[in-house]
Amino acid sequence: MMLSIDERESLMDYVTQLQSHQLKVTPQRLEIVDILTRYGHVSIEELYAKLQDKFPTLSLATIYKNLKMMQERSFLSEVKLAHQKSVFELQKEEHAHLVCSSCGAIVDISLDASTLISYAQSKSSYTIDYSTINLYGTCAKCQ
Amino acid sequence: MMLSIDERESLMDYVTQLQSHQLKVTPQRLEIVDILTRYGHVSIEELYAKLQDKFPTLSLATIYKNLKMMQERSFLSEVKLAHQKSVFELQKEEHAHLVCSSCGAIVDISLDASTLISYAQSKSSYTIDYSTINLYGTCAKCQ
DNA sequence: CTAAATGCAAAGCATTTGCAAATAT
DNA sequence: ATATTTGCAAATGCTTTGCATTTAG
Repeated sequence: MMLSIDERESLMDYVTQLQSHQLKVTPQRLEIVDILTRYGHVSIEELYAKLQDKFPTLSLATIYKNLKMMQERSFLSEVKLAHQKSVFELQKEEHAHLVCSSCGAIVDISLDASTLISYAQSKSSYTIDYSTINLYGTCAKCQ
Repeated sequence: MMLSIDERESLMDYVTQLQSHQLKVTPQRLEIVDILTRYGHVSIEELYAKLQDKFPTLSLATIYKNLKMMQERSFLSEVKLAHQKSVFELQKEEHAHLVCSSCGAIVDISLDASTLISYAQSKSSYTIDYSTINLYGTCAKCQ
């Protein structure tokens, strides 16, 4: 198999990323990371479909096992969405999601939740660790 | 059956609320509304358990059908939570949730999302209709 | 060499559907 | 009187589990 320089560099990256989360490196996992990197937000069925090309025999059980393990190792996280299926994304710093109710397109938006959190903390007796913020509307294309 | 004045007034309220959302008034639905009113946030299995007293023969199918219909009529909404089961709540003005990761306790907090939304809108080409904000941490009791 | 990951089939839950009987309006 | 709701059972769908085989380190 002939790989471009970019492809080789990505591969190295993926290997390092997996290893830094105590995840053994398998071809299936590399491809999962590549898909998540390239698409950003992927549902289970999308992931399964995209993996078929390279791994015709790959089973859904493998996907479920991997997603579970990768979540436990804080390598990725599930984004639960109103009125649609969950998607998965690589772990990154906290951010909000912009979700198009029409086509489902999702983009990340960096957003300072600290103001929100300190406000909520001042109004309640909770100490807050993290937040999930999803904003639903219509993307440019669908308008 | 003997009802207190409060109980009678709640019942009247529930009837009116259901009717204003084009939902036929059944005893099962009245009890669902009462439980949601009293507990605020309820999972499907909690709802089922709490309904057993008054309706020993009530089936899960009825709960699912009702929750679905009530969502379609904007009478209630599902709150999808990270790392735990969804809960359902009566429709109210937009607000955030404070969720205790330890005991699961959920409280509403009114929160002005308009700043957030206009910021997100200025940074993207989305027009935003609504948002879901969940803040996860530890409640006073669990600290 | 050892522990972990994969793939398959089976099992386990969660949710939906079809339908006859009961109920709301 | 009619359309909707209920409750049951069956069907569907999604996720997990067990186990033999393969693979990573």
